[in-house]
Amino acid sequence: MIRLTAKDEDYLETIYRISKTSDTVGVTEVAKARKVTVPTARTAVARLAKDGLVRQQHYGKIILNPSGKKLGEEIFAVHRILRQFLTDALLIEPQLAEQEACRMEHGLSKTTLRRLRLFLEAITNCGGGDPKCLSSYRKELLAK
Amino acid sequence: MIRLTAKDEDYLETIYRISKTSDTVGVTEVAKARKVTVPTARTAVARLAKDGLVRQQHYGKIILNPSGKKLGEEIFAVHRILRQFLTDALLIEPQLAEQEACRMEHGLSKTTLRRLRLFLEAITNCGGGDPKCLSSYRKELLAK
DNA sequence: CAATAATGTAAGAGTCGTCTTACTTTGTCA
DNA sequence: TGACAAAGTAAGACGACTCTTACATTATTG
Repeated sequence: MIRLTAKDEDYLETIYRISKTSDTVGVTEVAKARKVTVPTARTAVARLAKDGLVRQQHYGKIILNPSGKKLGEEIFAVHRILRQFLTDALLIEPQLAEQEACRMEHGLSKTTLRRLRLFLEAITNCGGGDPKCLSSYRKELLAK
Repeated sequence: MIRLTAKDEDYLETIYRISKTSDTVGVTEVAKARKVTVPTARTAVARLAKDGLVRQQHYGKIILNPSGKKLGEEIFAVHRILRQFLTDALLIEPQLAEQEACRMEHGLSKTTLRRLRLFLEAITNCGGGDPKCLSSYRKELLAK
């Protein structure tokens, strides 16, 4: 089981996100997205490559290996859950929610994430004026 | 304005917490609490001392300066809010909530923390079966 | 197709945060 | 009160992560 640092998770997530909207991922793009210098992004990519998550030919583009893609996807999913909690439950502005999610997303347990997901579902259903609100969350939780 | 790293925030919080139940704080206690070696804790204390947050005489105990106490208190308060959210809203077991709070507590904005606080109040009031639930949170939010 | 722009790489330095090993000081108690 | 235990310190190492400066390769375009 690969154990990444928080920073490397950030880089992998960034690469994953870029790769979804662009068919090539360059070091420069990563650097810009993470607001670091190009050499810094490069060393990060080198670390990820050492772990087999990405590969890159000399002067070539960054390519996600299957394991890297999978992990990037997972990290991004966590990010989305947190962001959704911030926007939908706390009513935080999208832009701030995006930042804050970055800060909270590392190293959370599967348990907490699963419960956060359930909680969000409960909240969302509640939006239509349904008064059962959180009690439904509690029931679901007890059912697992 | 002092800008601590996440780790140093952890150390300061630890020192603050120990100081609340014990009238002297030693490097060894800090090391044990943070699960690091004694020299590691020592270098962390040295960093905090450099920032004027704590002081320590040679071979002496660690003492929180006023600024350190204030900041430690603030950091701990954030920790408590997150822990409460995890236990009271998500119904996470206390022990896990304690850990997870540690991971989420760094670098959150005042806005997010304030809203989380309000949200918790709304949830708590909702516990008695009051159907207004989250709508009260939304109202309060708009009123600020 | 050659000059230039864009992109990527190398080398070297510095801080943070951790460790190990070894040493010093302080406190205790026989 | 002196030996030993407990606590603290020093020195040196290492990886992560960042920077700057300088160099190499690739793409573009005039």
